[in-house]
Amino acid sequence: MIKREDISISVIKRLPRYYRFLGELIKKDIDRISSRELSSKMGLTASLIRQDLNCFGGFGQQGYGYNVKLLHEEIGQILGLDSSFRAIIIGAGNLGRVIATHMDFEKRGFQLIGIFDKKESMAGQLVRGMPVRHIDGLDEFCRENLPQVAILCIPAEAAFEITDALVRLGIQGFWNFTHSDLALRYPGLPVENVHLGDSLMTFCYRMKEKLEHPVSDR
Amino acid sequence: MIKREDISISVIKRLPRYYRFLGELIKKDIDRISSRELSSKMGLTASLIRQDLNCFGGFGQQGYGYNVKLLHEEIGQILGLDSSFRAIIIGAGNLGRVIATHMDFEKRGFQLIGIFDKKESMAGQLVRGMPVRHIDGLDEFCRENLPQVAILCIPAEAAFEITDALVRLGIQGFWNFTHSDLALRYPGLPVENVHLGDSLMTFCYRMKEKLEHPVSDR
DNA sequence: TAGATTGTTAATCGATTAACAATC
DNA sequence: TAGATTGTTAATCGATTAACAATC
Repeated sequence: MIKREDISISVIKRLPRYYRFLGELIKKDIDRISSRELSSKMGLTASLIRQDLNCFGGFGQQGYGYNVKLLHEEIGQILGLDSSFRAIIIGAGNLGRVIATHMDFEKRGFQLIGIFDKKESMAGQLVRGMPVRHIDGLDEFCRENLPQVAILCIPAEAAFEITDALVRLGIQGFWNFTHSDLALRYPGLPVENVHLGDSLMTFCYRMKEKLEHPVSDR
Repeated sequence: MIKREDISISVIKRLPRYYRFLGELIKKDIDRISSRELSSKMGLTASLIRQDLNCFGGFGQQGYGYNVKLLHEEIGQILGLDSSFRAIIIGAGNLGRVIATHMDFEKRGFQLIGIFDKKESMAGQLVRGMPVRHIDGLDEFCRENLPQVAILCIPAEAAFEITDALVRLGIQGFWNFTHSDLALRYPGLPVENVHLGDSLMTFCYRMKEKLEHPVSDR
């Protein structure tokens, strides 16, 4: 077992997936699983799984395996899914609404407390039972409600202006759907990117490879 | 220079980002850049950049650097952005519509040729000037139009049934917004996942770390 | 106890960084 | 030519895999 702060990002990135698989096992009323079984279900090596899980302390039991429910809970703990970080969405266009409506924030450690847009015409519209606020009210809202993270659903061009303001207002992290590289600008802050365009291009490359070399896939 | 098929996925995943940065340089009328300059803009080492770009053959010139426009074009080529893979969207809910409306498929090697939903009430509605089709018409549509990839914007529970059908109908790859692990089920096919839930959980972890150990960030 | 499976160390593999000769 | 910067090899670092003793 190593210090929690020292856990590598490679391990962390696998945790949500473990969490998902374990959740499914719970639904199926399976209450123990060995690293070998889990490895074949997930397409990882058993060794990697044991290595990963052991970063956080021994949840397994020799000769038995892992207790599914316990492990699921523990990974949730590690990820901090029991938190309730106050989040606001910037941009109430289609993307902002989808995120607002479908994300199950509560199950993932967040709490959505506001949605903002710069279009006057949006103001007041209900999204997930919450009125869209005009961006002019951002300062006041932040002083009163102290949001901790912002979810950026705006065009790339508008990004820096608003993020600078948000940082001044105390925002401590971004979930970034914008095609801009915020992390460089705010070195201290967590910035989690969802670059859909990049994902699509990577997909394009893989399709091309697959169609040109139909054999060499794994 | 190494064989194109042997280029590692780590390199490929960085290409869209290079492409984006180079595109911005072009907009600013900058026509040459050294690996060192680019490295400081992108937060990578110059060494890594030279290593990456050299996988595809020497685009640089000693003592000069890289020709921005040439390099941009070349990376586009490598990614296959000049392709026009025929794509269909499965699921015309909020997510499906956002994707349909905002993705700039043409610039990223794809061509959107159809949108499907199982809700009768959706059928006929226009999304990006394209009528939503009822899922019952999928077979016929595929036989006639030969889509190559499917973009999955449906709930996880519905996924396997429809993807099995799609594979039978000749679909060769998935851009997967579903919370399910398709890659394991179709080992030969490219599956590019966008797991928003996982991303949010990773973000949660990072926020938690940041707030618990405010010093130890980079 | 015997069998199973973990926790953990050591070996391997791959990716990144450093260094520098080649060359524009 | 001299200076700059690449292409490329070697060194380092980190992540994954293999192996096995510990132990339930």
